[in-house]
Amino acid sequence: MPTENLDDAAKQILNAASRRFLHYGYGKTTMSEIARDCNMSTGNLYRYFPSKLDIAEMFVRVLRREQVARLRAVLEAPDKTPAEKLREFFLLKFRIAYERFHDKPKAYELSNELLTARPKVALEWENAEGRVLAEILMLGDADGSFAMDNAAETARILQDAAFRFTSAALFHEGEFDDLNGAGGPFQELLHAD
Amino acid sequence: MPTENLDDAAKQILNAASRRFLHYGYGKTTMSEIARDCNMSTGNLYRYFPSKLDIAEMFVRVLRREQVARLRAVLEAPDKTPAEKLREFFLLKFRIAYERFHDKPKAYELSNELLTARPKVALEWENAEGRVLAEILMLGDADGSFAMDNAAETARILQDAAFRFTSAALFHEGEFDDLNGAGGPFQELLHAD
DNA sequence: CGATTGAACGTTTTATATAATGCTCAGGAG
DNA sequence: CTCCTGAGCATTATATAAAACGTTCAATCG
Repeated sequence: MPTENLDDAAKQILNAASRRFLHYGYGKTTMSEIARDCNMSTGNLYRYFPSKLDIAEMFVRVLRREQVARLRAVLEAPDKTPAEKLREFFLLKFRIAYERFHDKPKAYELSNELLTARPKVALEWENAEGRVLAEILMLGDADGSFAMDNAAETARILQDAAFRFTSAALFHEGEFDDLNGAGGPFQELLHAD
Repeated sequence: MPTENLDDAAKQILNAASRRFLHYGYGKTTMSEIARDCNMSTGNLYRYFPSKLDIAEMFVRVLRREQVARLRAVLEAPDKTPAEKLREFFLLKFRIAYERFHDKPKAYELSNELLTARPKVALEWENAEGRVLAEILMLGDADGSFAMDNAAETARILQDAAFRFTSAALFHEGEFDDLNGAGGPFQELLHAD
């Protein structure tokens, strides 16, 4: 976990900040509010985090870590064929993107703000996700249901091809139910391989 | 052409507006400036266009019409195999997206503003582009170099898969030269079919 | 003396006042 | 009567003032 090396005080700060970030958003959360929640001074926050943005980064890292764990659970599920795992991987990926939008709008706003200030974090997330996907592909390569030259490269291509369905524009017109059900754009990717 | 049914005065307005949109952007262009350029009053503009946004829409329609024409030229080029045409279609599509960003930043800003206010225009453009792509695919289906069930549907899938490479995020980190040359992300799509 | 504070600093955000803009329409021009 | 104008309206954008914010660090506490 990204939090496991953290001081108790740092965890407390992260917790207080997370609650406020989720409820009020990044911009509407102030350092003095976080400090008050933790019964400490604003100055003391800076002994544990270099800046407010670094608190937000840790918050996003935790969220993303949970998301990668959910994706990895698909990879490690027993009694499923690689093809089924691949299908479920993408369906879950889309669902996670949708949840970010729909259920945690403040977290989504925060992610966006952070990822323009810290693009490296987005790349790390994408690579972590890509590693899980590549492992699913290798499972299929091993049992003959898939065939490819380079699992990592193929994973990257699939991520690129799925990009549209995880980006903001989609969720405004058609909602997730359309995507999940028959006839939605997801079916293109899920049924055409 | 979208302009062929237009009054001469409407064309003059569109011309004056276009020049200002390209140079100063949509927001910094005023109706009275456009009117002054055309030696008419602001009120008279409204006899030819219902609103400023409709002038912008016409401006974007003209731009996009030109872009579809460039793509169609690839389709209609003699002495090229369907596979070559497909490759060039996407390369041109990416180049057009890049040009919008890099060479005409004001036009890009205008497109974005318009397409949030008038999403239908974006869909029309995408469909027009998709029709050209489907025709290329049908060429390949006819001569046996491609095989697919439904050209229109396949075109749509390819458009979706290429979405990432026409979206804004890409152009900030790596520039077009990387994409065009060896090793860039475009190669994934262009070499893997 | 190390850990913590909170006032102070420069910057950013917000609130407010002022100017400019998109659009309309009563009236003038031809 | 038709075509066009430009002052006027409601709205939006800009400029300015005031408040709040993130961050620092000399002073304080234990």
